[in-house]
Amino acid sequence: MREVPDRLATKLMLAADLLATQGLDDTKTEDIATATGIPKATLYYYFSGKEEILGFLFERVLDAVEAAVAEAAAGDDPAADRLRRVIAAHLLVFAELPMPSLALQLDLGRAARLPDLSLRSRQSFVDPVARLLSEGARDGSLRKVKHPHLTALALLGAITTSGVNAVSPSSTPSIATVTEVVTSFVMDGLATTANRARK
Amino acid sequence: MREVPDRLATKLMLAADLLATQGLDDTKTEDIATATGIPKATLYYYFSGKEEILGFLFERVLDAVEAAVAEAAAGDDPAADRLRRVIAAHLLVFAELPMPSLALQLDLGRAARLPDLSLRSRQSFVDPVARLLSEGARDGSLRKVKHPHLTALALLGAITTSGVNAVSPSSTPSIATVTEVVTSFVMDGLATTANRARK
DNA sequence: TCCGAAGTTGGACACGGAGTCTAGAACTTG
DNA sequence: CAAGTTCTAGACTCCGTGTCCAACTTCGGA
Repeated sequence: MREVPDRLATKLMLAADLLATQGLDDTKTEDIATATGIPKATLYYYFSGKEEILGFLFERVLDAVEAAVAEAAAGDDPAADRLRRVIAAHLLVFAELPMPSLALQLDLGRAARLPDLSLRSRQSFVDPVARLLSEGARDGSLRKVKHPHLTALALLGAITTSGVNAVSPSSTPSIATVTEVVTSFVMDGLATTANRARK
Repeated sequence: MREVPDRLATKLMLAADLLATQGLDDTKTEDIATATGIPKATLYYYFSGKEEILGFLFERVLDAVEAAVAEAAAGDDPAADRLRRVIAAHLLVFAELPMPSLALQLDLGRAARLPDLSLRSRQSFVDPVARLLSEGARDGSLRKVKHPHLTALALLGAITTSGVNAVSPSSTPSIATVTEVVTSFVMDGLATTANRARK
């Protein structure tokens, strides 16, 4: 994959709509060419195939997530507050890159089989959040959990599923509403105090 | 799609491995034929195409989820306890149908575009759980949430993401561990009491 | 038992889309 | 302007999907 010039990168974003609605396999190379205004031959000049185009789009999303999460997780304030920011920041990426995010979620299988991407998503979100959970246990703002990585993964699932729902064409809830719902769900849990796990 | 005889249905499950590892598009009809022992012509006699075969597998998973959730959500005991059972039951489906579940998650986009399936998943999980949340608010075992459906969806995301992780070939955690993690995450939340949302 | 309908399969094939290739146009830079 | 590099049109190959058909088997009545 040759280095992709900005001009192309921008145009490529226009393909996200197609990919998010039809999925990669129902999208012909020619369709991508028409939608982006980049001729097929040029696409193949830069990418080795359709899959790599998709991968390029996905990287953009992961870059955004990584940056957003990293920024939100930094700071000296209580980990609980930072975690709240992480949730909001991640969901904001869905609002900013709705179509690529949707495409990523929908062609998740492809993403998983794309070499680096599954590692990337782990490193962009799971690791930092797991770290945050440990810090929170230390500063007393977060409950001490037994498996920070697994917990972070569950959190990621809650966020992405909710986020996808929020940016889906048929969606009613706004990102703001979803952020509120997810945050409350994640921070406070669902049980009333009396019904929490005894330990 | 003609009604599929049991003999075939059983054999078809053998295709789940392929689909879960390679995804539908990298799996040729001929591969499915070899893996299941069902000749290509016969496959086309029953299904209109590859996609419908995938759909058939997905339905099986959704059937299992629906049944498991329905059973777990029933009863007269506190909604909190029933919710715990629902989580465990759903994760158990991953353990029982690992490959089809994996395939479903990985080809999520296809599933979403498959007419009924997205509705089904809503009806199998989101609706019953949302109901459970309302009941819990009434019987005092669960916190009153503003948006039961959105909350249920977030919960679904947490479960499926964790479940997929648990049955992935490279996975370390067992379903039992994951169940424990998710349950504690969902019921108790992550914040310490002092750091819960003031209201 | 016999017949017709339905199920089952091999094998040939048309069709469409992915990706390759080549020649040359259009830029860029010295 | 010369010599590279980038970009593009268009023709072409290859391969997998899905179709078709002709034969063979199975099964449920009458």
